[in-house]
Amino acid sequence: MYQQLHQSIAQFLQPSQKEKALLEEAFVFRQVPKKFKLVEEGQVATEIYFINQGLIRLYYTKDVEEITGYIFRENLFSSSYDSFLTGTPSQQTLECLEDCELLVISNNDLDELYKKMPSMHIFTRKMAEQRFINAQRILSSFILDSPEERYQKFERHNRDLLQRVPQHYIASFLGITPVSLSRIRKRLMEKK
Amino acid sequence: MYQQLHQSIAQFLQPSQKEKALLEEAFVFRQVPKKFKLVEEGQVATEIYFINQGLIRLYYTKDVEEITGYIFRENLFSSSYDSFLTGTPSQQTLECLEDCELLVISNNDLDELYKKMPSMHIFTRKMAEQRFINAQRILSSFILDSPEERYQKFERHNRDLLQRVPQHYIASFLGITPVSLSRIRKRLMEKK
DNA sequence: AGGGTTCATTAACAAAAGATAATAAGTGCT
DNA sequence: AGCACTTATTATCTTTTGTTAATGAACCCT
Repeated sequence: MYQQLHQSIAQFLQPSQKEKALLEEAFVFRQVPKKFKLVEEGQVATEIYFINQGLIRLYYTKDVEEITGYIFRENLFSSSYDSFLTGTPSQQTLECLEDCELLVISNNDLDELYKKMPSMHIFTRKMAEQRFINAQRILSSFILDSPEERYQKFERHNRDLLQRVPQHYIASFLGITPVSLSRIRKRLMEKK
Repeated sequence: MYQQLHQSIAQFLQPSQKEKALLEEAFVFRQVPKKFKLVEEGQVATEIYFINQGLIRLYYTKDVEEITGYIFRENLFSSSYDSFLTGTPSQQTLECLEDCELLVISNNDLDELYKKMPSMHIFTRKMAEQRFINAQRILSSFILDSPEERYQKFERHNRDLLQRVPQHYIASFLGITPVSLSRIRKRLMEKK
C-alpha cells in the first residue's frame, strides 16, 4: 500500500526504517468514488493527497463555467496547494475523475512530522520546487505556444489522458473552448 | 547593505547573530549596469539574486522575439530558478532593466549554508512555495482572464512598473502583442 | 545639436478563436 | 431496453487578436 509513496520519497530522501514508519503513520489510506470532491471552492485545503490509483482534476469556477487547471495522475501529490500553504480559502475545486485510492496527510500531521523527522523539510522543499517547475513549464507553454502547439505537446506527453479524460476538460486546460479544440484536432488530422 | 535581505528572511526565520553573519558571508554584494545579462539562454544558472535596488527582466526567446516571463523588483529573489534547481541549461535570459544593486548567492555557497545552518532548508522551502504561489497566480490569470482583464489587474498591482518599464515588455508578459495592448489601453480610456 | 534608434499609436487586412445552435453518437442509470 | 444526459463535431456569424506598415514622439549617445 505504501510502496509507491516510498518510491516517490526515495527520489529525494533515504529515510530510516523508523522514519518510514513515521511516514506510514502520517499518511492515511482513503478510498473515494468518482466525482467525489476532495476540496471545494471557498474551503481552506487542509490535506495533501498522494495518488496510488486514479485521477484528480483541479478546476476553477468562472461564472457557471468550470475551467480545468490541472489533472493529477498516479504517483503525484495532489492538492489545492496555494490554499494549503497560505491557509486562505481555495479558489479551486479538487474532484476525482475516477475512483481513487489515496494516501492523505493533514496539515497538523505534517507539522508533527516536521518535528519528529526534520529531513521532511527537505522533502517538502523538493516538492515545492517540483511544483514550481511544473507550474513554470505550463506557464511558459501559455506564453510561448499557440493553442495548437499546446495540444500537440499535451498529446505527446499525456497520450493516455486523452483516453481517460473527457475532451472538454482538456480543452479548458489548454485555455480554449471545446469547439476550438475540435477544430484544431480536425486541422491536425488533415495535415497527416 | 544587508538590511533588506534580513527583513525578507525575517518573514520566515529568526536567525541568530551567528547565522546572520553566515548569511552575510554567503550573499555577496554586486553592482551591475542596465542591460547587463545575469543569465543567458543556454547557460546553467548557478546564482540567485536578491534585489536591493533595480529591476530584472526574465525573458524567453522565440525565433527572434523576446517574450517577457516576469519582472522582478526590489526585495525579491530573482533567478532562472528552473535551471538553478535542475542544473539544466536555462531557456530564459535574465537582464537588468535598470542599474542594479544585488546580493548574490551561488549554488555552492547555498549548499555550504545548508550544512552550517539547517534552518536554511526551511527558508528555501518557503521561497520555493512563494514562487509556486506566484507562478500559480499568473497561470490562473492566463486561464481565467482575458488580456484586457490581465492588463487591468497588472495596472492595479504594478502601477509603478508602467512608468519604469517599456510597454512592449509588459505586453509580452500579458501574452499579447504591443499593438494589441495599445488597442486595449485605448478601449479602456474611452470607457472611463 | 543632430542622427539614429527605440517606442507607442493607428490603420487595414488576415487569421484565429469565441458564441450559439443543431446534430449525432456515446454513456449511465433504473 | 429505454430515456435522459453528456459529449464531440460541425456550421454560421461575431469578436478579438495577429501581422504588417506608416507615422510621429521620445530617448540615447558622442
